[in-house]
Amino acid sequence: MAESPRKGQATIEDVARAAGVSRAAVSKVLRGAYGVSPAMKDRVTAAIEELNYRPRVAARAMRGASFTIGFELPDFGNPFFTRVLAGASATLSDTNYQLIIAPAEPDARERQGYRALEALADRQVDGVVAVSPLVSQDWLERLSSHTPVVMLGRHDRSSHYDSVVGDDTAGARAVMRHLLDLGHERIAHLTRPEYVTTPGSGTPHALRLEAYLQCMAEAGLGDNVRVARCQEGEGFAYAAAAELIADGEPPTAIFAAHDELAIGALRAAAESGHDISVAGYDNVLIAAFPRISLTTVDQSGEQMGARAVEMLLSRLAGRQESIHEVITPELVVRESTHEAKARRGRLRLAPTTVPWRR
Amino acid sequence: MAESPRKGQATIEDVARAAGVSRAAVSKVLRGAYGVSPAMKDRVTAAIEELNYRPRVAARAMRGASFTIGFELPDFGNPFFTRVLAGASATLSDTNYQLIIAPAEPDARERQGYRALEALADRQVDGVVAVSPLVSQDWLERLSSHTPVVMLGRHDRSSHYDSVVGDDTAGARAVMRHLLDLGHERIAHLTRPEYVTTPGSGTPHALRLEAYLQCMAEAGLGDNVRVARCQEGEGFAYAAAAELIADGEPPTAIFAAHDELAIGALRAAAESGHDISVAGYDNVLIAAFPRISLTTVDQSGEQMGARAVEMLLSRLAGRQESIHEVITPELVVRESTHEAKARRGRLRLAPTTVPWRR
DNA sequence: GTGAAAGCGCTAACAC
DNA sequence: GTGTTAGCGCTTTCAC
Repeated sequence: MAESPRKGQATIEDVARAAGVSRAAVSKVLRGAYGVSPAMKDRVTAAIEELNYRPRVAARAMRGASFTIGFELPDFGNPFFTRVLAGASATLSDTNYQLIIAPAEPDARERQGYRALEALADRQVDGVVAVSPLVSQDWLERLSSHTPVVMLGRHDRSSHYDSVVGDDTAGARAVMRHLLDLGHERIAHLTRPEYVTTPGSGTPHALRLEAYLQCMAEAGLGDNVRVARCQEGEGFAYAAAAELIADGEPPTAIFAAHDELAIGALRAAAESGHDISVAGYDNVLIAAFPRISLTTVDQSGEQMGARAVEMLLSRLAGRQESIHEVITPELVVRESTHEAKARRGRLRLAPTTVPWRR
Repeated sequence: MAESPRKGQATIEDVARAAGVSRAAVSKVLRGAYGVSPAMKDRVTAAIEELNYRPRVAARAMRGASFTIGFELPDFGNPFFTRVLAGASATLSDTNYQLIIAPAEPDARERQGYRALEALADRQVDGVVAVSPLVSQDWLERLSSHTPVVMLGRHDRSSHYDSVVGDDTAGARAVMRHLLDLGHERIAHLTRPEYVTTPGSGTPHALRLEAYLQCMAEAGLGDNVRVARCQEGEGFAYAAAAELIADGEPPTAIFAAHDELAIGALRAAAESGHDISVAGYDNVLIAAFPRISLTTVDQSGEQMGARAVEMLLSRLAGRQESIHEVITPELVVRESTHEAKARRGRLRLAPTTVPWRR
């Protein structure tokens, strides 16, 4: 069926013949290994040039390293990952490792991430960075027993793999504190489906939800708790938020679990005509756009990506003990919550006492 | 240094031993090849399961196929590529090919794409889809002599590689016609640096620029031609547009070479206080957001991604003749140009006769 | 229906 | 300083 790939391409053998040396000699030149005379090196380099020779990574990988770092990502639509990728890519550009990205199947639900991670491992990457909150710890530890793994956004600690994660609880609490300080009492939370927020699972979205619930309770607003859920995507967030707003007394604020959802909520809020503050999470690029101006939490994806790659490299260099690094997020206040505040100040809304749910 | 990867992982040999058969037998079961008794198949499958065996792609690739499709992409920040990726990914999900993405180094300028494409080829992907308008045709033909290649967004035809490309001339002309119909005379074009728009190079941005120039000339507005340039990124576009607006008599419309630039221009226009229509290209998701509502050209990235993958698969299945497919784009009119139209209609602006440049 | 054996391109230990 | 050689894990004739 499929023919042998790279047919007709020069091999190390061809180069050796052309240069009149042994394969081992060529290999040494290639790897800059010790024990080659300058004269031979020149001859070999010339032959490589002339034959347009490039070493096959597959053959290389069979013996040692593939000089490839795998990156597993869910959902390319989420621009936060663009930031992460930029950080990773920049850090890697000084090395001779190549970055390879495997997208997780979007509709895999609970199984999300397994296939892509396996695909990377099967391709013998030297290390893997992954964003897979849903993959089981057991499975990950098995994976990391043969391939170094750095997890992004996991709060669990493992002695087998490293992790870098934002402090989601702190970030979410900062948002809630901000909204509560503004005087909001009917604050809703828009998040993803249950399987992403399983209590105790420690996923970022589970923690953000818990922080929301806790802050509401602490503020004596436990009765006003209202959680809406939707699939990934601005469109779904819009629909869910619209329903939330139309169904019963509308919230005065919506805390969305991430910016993409927040933007959908913003759209629904604007269309509804109600004065609704909206906050998100991630500080996606577009959040700063004036006509959106979304209050959100900055996570420095660049830094997270960069740190993840650094950890991988230090693992490859022999580090044994695992690292669990927590990045402190920062609240970014913008108009999506200001505007309402201003109006609210002017109108001096009387505090609602009726429980708000439904 | 780096130890042999996958140490301790089961090999085909281990499976064979556990099942009490030969390696060849296991291989046959793996590939569903002809000539295996059901009994043996069961034993082998059980052994695979038990040992948690997974075939190494690298070893496989040395003999035949790697069942991997490589995707080379510049600039992850551009959400248009998200659409392309979605289409490609969906098409591939029914096959047993795995999608692997290699990002091009962002700051490589003219050299952009070479490194990432080589990295993919070195990793023995069975085929490559690439967005590399700047790579030379010669080089691509050499590449495609051993690895099937489908190019996205190239207008040149080759008998060696396939291509799928939007009709940039038609799309840009549609935008210009729309702006001219609205009565605009001082229309500026915001595009990327010279090396991306070299006249005659046939890159999408070169064609959009040429269409702009031609339409201006045809409308007798040759003297009003004004081209601003900036690096990739909303921030750079903002700065360039702001300068464009501040420097001399401001344009009444800006045609940006793609949506990300258009959004920067939109921001600059809004801040300037002038009434400036803005149009983009690509119909990125956020363009539809009400507070942005950007007039743009839809290219169906999903369709392009899907077609590219289909072409690759048919190549792998043995197709010989090359295909060059042109996708017809569609103008999407939104408020970013409507608003101005309405106002312009009301105000009945007298046509400017003074040449506008500077 | 099954297994033995050759070889894909490369690296690294070892001999010269 | 240079070459010989034994595999890495897999597929694929070709005998049995």
